[in-house]
Amino acid sequence: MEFVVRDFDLRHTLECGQAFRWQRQPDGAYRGVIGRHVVRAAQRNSTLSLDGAPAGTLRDYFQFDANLAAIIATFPADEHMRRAVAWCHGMRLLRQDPWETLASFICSATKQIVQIRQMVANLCRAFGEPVPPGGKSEIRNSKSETEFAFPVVVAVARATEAQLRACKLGFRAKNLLAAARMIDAGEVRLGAVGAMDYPRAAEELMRLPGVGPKIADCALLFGWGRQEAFPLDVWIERALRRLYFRGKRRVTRRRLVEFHRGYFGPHAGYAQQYLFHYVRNNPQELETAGGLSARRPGVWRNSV
DNA sequence: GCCCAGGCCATTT
DNA sequence: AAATGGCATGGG
Repeated sequence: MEFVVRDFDLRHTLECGQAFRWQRQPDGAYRGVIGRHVVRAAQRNSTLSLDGAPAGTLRDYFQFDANLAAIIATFPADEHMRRAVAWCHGMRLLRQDPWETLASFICSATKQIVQIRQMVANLCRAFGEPVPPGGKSEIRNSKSETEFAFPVVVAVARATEAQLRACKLGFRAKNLLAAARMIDAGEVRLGAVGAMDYPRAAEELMRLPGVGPKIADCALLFGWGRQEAFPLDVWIERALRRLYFRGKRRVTRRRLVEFHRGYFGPHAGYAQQYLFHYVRNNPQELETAGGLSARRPGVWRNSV
């Protein structure tokens, strides 16, 4: 089916590192899995063609109802954010399955995005349910491979560490297995996280092995839609230091957390993803860009 | 061979 | 509170 979209860029949205299950086809369309649906997605100007899943599922996943302009209007209007917003024009945060998001990011520690995608694909093939082919093009294309849903919690909980290591998870295998077992046993209830305030939600997720502040924030941002979560990874840490604290010494991690909480506003996580995608694809910005002084209090200091 | 990758954790200052 | 090293695996 077709959707008329404004301020929407499918490529940025699917390739910015928030989701790991989309593959770009030679014709520029994308093939991926949402829940138990194989989905084909393609954009031509303001027309988005999506096939394979019910409209409601797609609407929720792609967050069509989110007002992107209103969100971007809350970003600090400094030079770096303006460039990031311009370069990532139309990029949107998705609303993904919480468990899939959490598990995927448990696998993400010190791995490049291409490798995370590979690990997730391995997990789906080994422990996920096969899903029927999706839209019309899937039925026509008999050569397309079988797709698999992301494995349910209990499927991972019943695996062995050796099986997970066979999916190339490395030292992350032990963490994912223990996390799945805690969730399966009801020791940590993912269903209860959405009702918690942000600090408590993060604290709850961090009870799981392999989940620290960064991975908890990724899961909360991409899986629970909590836009106050601000994943502070190596790229963002570099970006904050070089763009907002240029030339300053002894900028502690604590200081960076304090800064971003006061500076980026109520949709800080959204802003973070724009900055992340921008600097990762324009690394020269981190070398030559002039820094901004972070001495002035951020616009949002009063709101946090 | 080197270094680094959307980190976390235990240990040491 | 901040630094350090270990943890698997693959890419440049």
